[in-house]
Parts: sequence; structure tokens; C-alpha cells
Amino acid sequence: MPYWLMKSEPDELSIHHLQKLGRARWDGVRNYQARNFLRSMQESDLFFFYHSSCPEPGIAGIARIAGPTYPDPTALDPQSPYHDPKANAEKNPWSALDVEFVEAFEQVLPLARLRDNPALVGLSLVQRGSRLSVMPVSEAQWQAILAMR
DNA sequence: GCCAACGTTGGC
DNA sequence: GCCAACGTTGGC
Repeated sequence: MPYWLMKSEPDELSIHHLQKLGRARWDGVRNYQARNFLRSMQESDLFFFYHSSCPEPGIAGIARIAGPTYPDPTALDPQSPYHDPKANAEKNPWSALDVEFVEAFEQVLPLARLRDNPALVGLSLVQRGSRLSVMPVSEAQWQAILAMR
């Protein structure tokens, strides 16, 4: 079963917010590479929930893919910050899916510590200049990160 | 707020 | 198809 890592700004959706909700829509992905990873996900895949653009960037917990992708409604909503003026109901290039809460780490696993782990040099997250918001995580990387909690 | 790095856009 | 200009991401 594949593993993933997805970034969210905690102001928008944090792991604790997801814990309260139980389930939420993962939307607003506006990068084709990230979108393609979204589309290759399967229900019940697990992913690390990463907090970005915040005082303590790092992995904050684990969540699960709750179903298949569907057209991202925020692309069609003129009120949404993710509105795409080139998208319409017939042709919406963007995908969203639902996710379920699994676990919140007691402490956020900081990006700086992830960078220090030699087992994670191949992870897109810690590579120089990488801005990918959805990425695959290998089994070995998954286990290495779990062991750092 | 700064800025490096990357992705996208659009003129040619 | 090239590439300069611009916009965005995201850590610091």
C-alpha cells in the first residue's frame, strides 16, 4: 500500500481541526504534479499530515484517504481563493478527495529534524527548492519517520 | 518581510 | 519552442 505526505496550512486545516471534524475535503491543489499524485491515491492509503507556512513547520500526524478523487468544487467558486477562471463544470482540471483523521502526534516532528535524518534524503520534502505539496513516501521512509516520533 | 527556487505565462 | 517576466511557495 502506497504512503504519501500532504502539506496543509494549519490556519486552513490543521491535524487538530481534522481530528474534530473526523473527515474533511482535501482541495485547492493547483499543481499538475501534485494533482497527478492525488489521482493515483487509493481509498485507505495513509499519509503524513504536514503543517506548512506556520511557526512550527513539520509533520503533525497521520490521516487516511477516504475515497476517490472528484472534480475540485473550489476551482469553480469565484469566492474561493482557489478559483480557477479557466475551469468550468464541463472542464475542470483540478481534483479533490476526502480524508479521515487517524492520529495526531504528541509533538510536531519539525522539518529541521527530518532534514537531519539521512534515511530521508530522497524525500521530496527535504530536497532543496522543492515546493511539491503532495508527494509519495516509500515504505522505508514511512517507517523511518514513524520511528522519529 | 525577505528572498531563493520553482512554475506559469505570453511575446516572438 | 525559447526564454524573460512575473507570480507563488514556504522556510527563515
